Amino acid sequence: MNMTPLSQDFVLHFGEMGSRWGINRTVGQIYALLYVSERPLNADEIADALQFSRSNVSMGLKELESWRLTKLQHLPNDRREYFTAPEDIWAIFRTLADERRKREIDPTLSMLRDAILRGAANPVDKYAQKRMKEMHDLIEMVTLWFNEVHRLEPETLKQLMKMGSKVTKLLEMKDKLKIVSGK
Amino acid sequence: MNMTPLSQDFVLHFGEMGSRWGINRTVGQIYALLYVSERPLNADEIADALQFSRSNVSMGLKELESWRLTKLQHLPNDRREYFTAPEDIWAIFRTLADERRKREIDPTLSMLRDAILRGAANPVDKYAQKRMKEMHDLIEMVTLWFNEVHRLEPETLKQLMKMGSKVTKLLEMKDKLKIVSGK
DNA sequence: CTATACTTTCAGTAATTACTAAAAATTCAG
DNA sequence: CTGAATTTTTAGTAATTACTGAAAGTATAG
Repeated sequence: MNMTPLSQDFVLHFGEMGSRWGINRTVGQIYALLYVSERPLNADEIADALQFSRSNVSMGLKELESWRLTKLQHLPNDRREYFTAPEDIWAIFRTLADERRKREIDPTLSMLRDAILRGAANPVDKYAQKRMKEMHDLIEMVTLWFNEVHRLEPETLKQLMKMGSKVTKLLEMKDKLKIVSGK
Repeated sequence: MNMTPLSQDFVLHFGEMGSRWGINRTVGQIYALLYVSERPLNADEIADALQFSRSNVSMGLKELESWRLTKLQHLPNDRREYFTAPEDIWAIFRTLADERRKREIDPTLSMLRDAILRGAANPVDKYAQKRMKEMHDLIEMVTLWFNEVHRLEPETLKQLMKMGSKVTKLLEMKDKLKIVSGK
């Protein structure tokens, strides 16, 4: 199967960017290919389109699966496994954010928690703990907040984002209201 | 210089996590060391504490500088350069988010924009463009929104996050208000 | 069951990235 | 200016990660 130049460019770009995102070129390209493909593709088609070895594709798909970024399905009268990227772009975004949180944030959060609870005899450790606490609190706050936003329906989220700076204004307003009513 | 076990663990953790964050072990460890150190450190001290070669430290610091995550200063009667991590954790968070946006998001956004504007003769390209548009719009929306939040003062942001789910409720309220007033 | 179509694992190799020591460049005190 | 102190670059090596082909494993049609 040969890709159109348009898809080609998209796929290659994702391959390049992959390295900046902590995934490898293969995985990036496979995902990109699935993303722009209307119909599901099987592993051989992917290997053919991207010119990777069949085993490399297998590993790439496994990696994508671990990120929950692919959907597996079967076509009638065909034993092969077919793959697609989930339709809903918001769902994809959530999945990605969720998975990254699990892998890149949670372990650090738990390490920080432990470190903060340890005894600190000397001033050096006291300062280090102070810094770790700052980091912990920031990460926790951002994470908690993200989780909440995350739980919203795509539509609500979309609306929220479209509001843009109005959110800020609304919050300022809210503060004032609070002050007034609290008087 | 020998680190305390507490700092040691923190530094090693950052080294490990570095790979998940797309930076290497060295860079992660250097940053962690600077982050928990109250006084500025020079390159030799870093090399000594982390047991890296002097040149490796030099490269690591250069990398961190490109992320704008270090501050350089000089001490009186000392020609050597001394490094620290910025104090304000919120500022650090912003810098990081900003830099990541520049490196990981903006290039993709611009590629997508170009791809969408190209001619699409066949249905395959039509579909691909539809998908790219979806991705583009989502990324742009999230980015724009993030930029706005980003511009807020740390204190405001902190408050906002602390509000947590109240934000959602507030927004729901706002929607209702709008509907009522729009009637 | 068995043969075949298909997928995954694995061990070796290629490619990339990280790291070091030495050389070059820069900075600044005298 | 000169030269010692310091930093950066570079070229080679080590370590890691990506990739392949072959072998093993799995599932299903007949």
